[in-house]
Formats: sequence, C-alpha cells, structure tokens
Amino acid sequence: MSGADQPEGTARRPSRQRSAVLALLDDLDGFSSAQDLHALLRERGDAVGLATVYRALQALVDDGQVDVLRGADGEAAYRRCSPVHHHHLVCRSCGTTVEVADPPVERWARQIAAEHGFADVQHQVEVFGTCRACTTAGPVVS
Amino acid sequence: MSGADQPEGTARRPSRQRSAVLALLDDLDGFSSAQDLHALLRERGDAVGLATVYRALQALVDDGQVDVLRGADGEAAYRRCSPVHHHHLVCRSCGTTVEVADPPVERWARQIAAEHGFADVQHQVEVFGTCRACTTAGPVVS
DNA sequence: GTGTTCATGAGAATCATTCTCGCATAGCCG
DNA sequence: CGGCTATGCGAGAATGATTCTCATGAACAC
Repeated sequence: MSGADQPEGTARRPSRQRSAVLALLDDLDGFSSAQDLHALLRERGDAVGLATVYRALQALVDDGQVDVLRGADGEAAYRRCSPVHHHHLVCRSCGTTVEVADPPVERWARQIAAEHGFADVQHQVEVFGTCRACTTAGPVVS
Repeated sequence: MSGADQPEGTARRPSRQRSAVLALLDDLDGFSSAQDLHALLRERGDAVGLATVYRALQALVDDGQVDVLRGADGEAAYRRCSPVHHHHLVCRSCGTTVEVADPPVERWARQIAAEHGFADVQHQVEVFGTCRACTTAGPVVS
C-alpha cells in the first residue's frame, strides 16, 4: 500500500471485459450503479463477473475516464465523462446529467482554502434539481 | 417511503439517549462516523445501542441540526453544525473542519440550474485540503 | 394509577463492495 | 515453437456499515 501502483494509467493489460464496461458507459446518459451496469452487461450478452465490473470501474475512475458520485444512500454511481475538470447538474427525478465547467467556482474554492491555510485543494460540487421535463410531466406524488 | 413523516421536526419524544448523542456531537470538532460516536458514548458511560445512535443521527439530520458527509469509502460522517446553510472546508489529514458561508456560490448554483431549466435546486459543495498544521507537520509519505 | 404509545436494545438481516482462490489467457523466454 | 509466468477473470465467501424485527421499558394521557 504505497499509494501509486501503476506509473501511468494505461499500464493494464487490455481485455474484452474492460472495453465492454467502457462501451456500456458510453451508451448510457446518466449515472448508473455498479450493480445496474453488471445487470445491463448480462442482458447485452457480455457475460462479465460482478467483481470484474467493480475492478474495471475502479481502474477507469483512477484513469479519470469515469466519474463517481455517492448518492444519499451511499451507493456509488458511475458515469463516463470528459477528462477535463467539471461538475454536474443532475436531475433527481430522471437522472439526466449536464456537465458544467465553471472557472468562478474553481477560483472561489482555491481562494477560500488559501485564506484558511489549506493546501493541496480538491473540491466536490454537485447540483441537484428537477429538470423542466420532469417538473411539468411528473410532479412528485405526495 | 411516502415522504414527510413528522409534520414538524420536534414531534419526537425526548429521551436521554438522543440528548447524549447531540451532547457528544457538541463536544467534537470534526466529522465522526456513527460507529465512532457509538464507541465514544460507550466509553463515556452513556450506554446507548448502536441502532439508537443511527436513529438519533437520522432524526437530527432531518432536523438540520447535524450535517452528514459521505467519505470516499461510502461511510457516513456526522457533525454538529449551525442550522443556516453553509459549506465545509475539511482537512483530509486531521479532520479539522471550517464552516464557510458563501453567497457567490449559492447564486452561481441557482443560476446554472435556471439556465438549464432545473427547478427545486439543491447543491452540495465540499472543499478538501490539507491544513497548514498538517502540511508542515506530516507530509504524506509517497 | 393504569393503559397505551413510542423509543430503546440486542441481534439478525440486508446490501453494496471487497477479498480469496483456482483457472484461463496473454505475453515473454529459452 | 513450446513452455513459463504473470495478470485478469469468475464465483462465491467474507466484510462492514446500516437497517429491520420484536420484545421490553419508560413517558404521556386520562
């Protein structure tokens, strides 16, 4: 456990299963849980073990090719995303996701951290809401 | 899961255990996991069941008296906090937490959401870093 | 004071995630 | 070219946090 395992992101042996996971993520729009992805792969005919899905997902997250989000229930949700830094605007009803880049927030986070003497800053920003389609179509039943 | 259970936050019967949890959180500075809180209560002599700690924590979160944060491992961490909206600056080494209020980010989140037609907006902003004390004292071994 | 209701506590149950171990395959060496 | 070795895979067990169940005890209502 010394931290950095692979010198670079692509030091792993290529495999059909890994590509299948990435391909599936490419086809999906919103965030999906690891269990869902596993079930979908099975339906597609790409038989992949559950443990392998987790391994592939972790590798992809390490590589920065996939974003991970923790829902309120602690379940991890994954999504293919652009490698550049960005944040998400997620519809809490239909799961649609919009990627947003935002220099002001980046700057603000760095500044706040610097003011308090914090270094090596990371920040995590997610915005949840109900998209227009869901607002008009299906208001939450009370 | 019909949504609103209690009409108002204080509809629960008061109890020694619930106060003990809140009192303990008052004494602690950073975020603590439910399991840690349970162990600490035991050490203090306030014998409280683990399930009760979880129940009390959920109630307090519902009331907005406690903040919950999900670590990278999915474990929930709780912390007593002011009832007004704010965000956190957390030291990833020693756990020290600074509450930061920030109108600009609030405005930014609302604006971004509005631009994309999202309503009923919530946002989640956490900034992680290494505080000055930890930076000078114990740099991370590579 | 008595009955009813709600919270508690201990342990079992659940669920996502990780680990173990044996097997298959890919790449490399002789 | 054949065999060797490391690495990834798969299935199921193990782990660990959180939630549920149900019987007991305490608090409120009358």
